Amino acid sequence: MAGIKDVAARAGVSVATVSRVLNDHSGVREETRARVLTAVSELSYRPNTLARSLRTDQTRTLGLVISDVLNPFFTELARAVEDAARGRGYSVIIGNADEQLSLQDHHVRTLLDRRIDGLLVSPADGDSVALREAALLGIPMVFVDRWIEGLDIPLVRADGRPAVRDLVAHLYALGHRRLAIITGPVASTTSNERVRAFRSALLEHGLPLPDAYIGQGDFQTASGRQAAERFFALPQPPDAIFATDNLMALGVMEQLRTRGLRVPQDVSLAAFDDIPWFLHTDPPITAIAQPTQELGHRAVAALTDLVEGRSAGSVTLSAHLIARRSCGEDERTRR
Amino acid sequence: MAGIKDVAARAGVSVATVSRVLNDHSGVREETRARVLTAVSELSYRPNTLARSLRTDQTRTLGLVISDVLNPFFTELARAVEDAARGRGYSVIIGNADEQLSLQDHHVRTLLDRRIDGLLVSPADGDSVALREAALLGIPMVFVDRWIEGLDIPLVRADGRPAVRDLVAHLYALGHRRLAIITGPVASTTSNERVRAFRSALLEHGLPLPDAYIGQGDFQTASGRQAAERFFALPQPPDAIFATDNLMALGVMEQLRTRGLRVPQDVSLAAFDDIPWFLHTDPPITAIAQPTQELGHRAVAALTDLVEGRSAGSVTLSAHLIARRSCGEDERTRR
DNA sequence: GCTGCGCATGGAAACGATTACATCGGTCAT
DNA sequence: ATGACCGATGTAATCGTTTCCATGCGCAGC
Repeated sequence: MAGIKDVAARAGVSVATVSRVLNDHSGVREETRARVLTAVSELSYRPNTLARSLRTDQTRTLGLVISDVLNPFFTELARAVEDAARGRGYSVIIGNADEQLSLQDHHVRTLLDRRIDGLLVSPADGDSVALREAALLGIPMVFVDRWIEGLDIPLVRADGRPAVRDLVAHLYALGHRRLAIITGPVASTTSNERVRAFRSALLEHGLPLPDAYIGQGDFQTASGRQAAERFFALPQPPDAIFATDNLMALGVMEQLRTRGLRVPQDVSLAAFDDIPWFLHTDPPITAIAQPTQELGHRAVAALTDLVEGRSAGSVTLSAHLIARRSCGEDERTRR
Repeated sequence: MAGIKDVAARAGVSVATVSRVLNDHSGVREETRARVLTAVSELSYRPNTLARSLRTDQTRTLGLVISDVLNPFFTELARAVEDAARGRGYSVIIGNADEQLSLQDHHVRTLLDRRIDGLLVSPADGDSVALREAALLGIPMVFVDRWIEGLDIPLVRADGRPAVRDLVAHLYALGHRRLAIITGPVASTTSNERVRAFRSALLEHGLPLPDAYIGQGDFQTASGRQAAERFFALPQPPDAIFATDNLMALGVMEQLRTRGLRVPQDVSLAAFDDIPWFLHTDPPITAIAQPTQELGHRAVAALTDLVEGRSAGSVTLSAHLIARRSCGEDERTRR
């Protein structure tokens, strides 16, 4: 591959001049600039970003560590992030943590080793050494969707609490009294928030949330299946299940299918995070939708602010309930 | 961030020695090595991969350009690719082409600018200048799932033709005679293959494939919706629709839903690429499943072979039909 | 006819690593 | 005692850029 020297030689100028026209600095004679440009295209020269970044100490690259690529919510987020970043002249390197702390930290380190300009992360459950080090190092960093308590990092997310409250009201109105929830990993901030909101909404209706009705999940399909299994081994199984993400809802459906149980006749089902398929499942699934795209855009905006030396604050958007048939029929969903 | 010089200084050795222990070259006294190692950890030093790659001319990074992150088939593929690559000590940078030639070429260029060691791509429809240039430059490269005619690049894919033939037989046995197909972009190799297999299978049963029953899609949801719309504007709409990917099948379902049509009573539906949700849609959707994980693993194996100077050949795996209720009931699906 | 200034350009140092080659004791065979 | 060799380490060139500083030139002001 041709280097800047080759271009310089062919244009009959020094490398400094080539560099100047490439980064369009002023003070290059128009005719010289033209000569350089033709040399560039004749050699189909492309600058080596490694060398450039090494010298300038910036990569114009953002790192994005997501919890699970197989989760449609995160792929949609990733898509939005990449779009926004590209619009601002950054590229994005995605790391998939697969909900594992160790894999997350592996990616964070790899990303830092590449000297990315900033890091966008929706942290997995648990205490991440890599993330804490990064924060200490002063790497520009923004949390999206999930966060880590005690770290002073801007956070872009949707507050799901009001929507959870709406969901409980909806379930109550449909006559459900034994409501269960499937959580994410124990220390997951989003999941905990959803559980607390769920519990306090139940309280408003005078309903308890027995421990047996709290299924411990990990945001992945298999855990939804297992939690459902445990619910149905109970002497008195719940009559409605709220999965705190869409993959666990999928797991619940798989379990119901093997048991031959019907939704919503035998049990109701609702999920956090709306995805296109929920409209076409049997039955369509009631879900709480987040403004995923905007989450991605806002996160990139915040991060680039940080990277470019401006300040950035947290952003909280809101989520809303979309009632479908999986919780039973009411005046809104019946037609 | 600490550099190799800082480590050298603290350990009281030269940078050469530090480099030697870092890359565990032989010929360093055990005691020196230990001193260096403690210096490394005390400073929590991490080598700058930019500098390293610049010097060694290798990044231990693979580029993966996929057609559409929102397509579960590709995210599963990406996941498998990343796993396999990590297992071999490579990391992966993903570019999402969003089925657009220009975006694909943008990513290919960006990836090459980063001096990735090899490129894995499932090319979008059309003539890609960037890809051809890369091939000419001799960049190690492997196609996965899709390919470009006339480029001599190893290809890892699943041959869907026998499965398509099975699908047609299945539909025929269920009494369907007016079979329609929704294709991908015009020049898409996989889509064309599927159409040809579909047409010749129809021929075996003495059935025609009128142009009106060929819906022009682009592998994305909206195009499935539009193709279905056109089918139902026909004086005699098809009684079975085969979407050549899962997102277009989603689009068809959306369209059917707005028209109030039922599957399979009013029309049957089948898709290429099986995804977990197909089991839970209303009704469950008949699909042709590819061995996605293995596709990813084999592709990485082939690419790393190339990168590391070995030779690599194409790989063809097979896909198989999974009959569900969306095409009607037969002895296999009824129970 | 100098001096000084600004403009266009070139020379060379840096970025942080790797690595070919040089150096320096020490050991061993002669 | 001498020289060859070996093992451990250091010196410095190098990768492909950017950028600070120097240089040379023409021109205006005196």
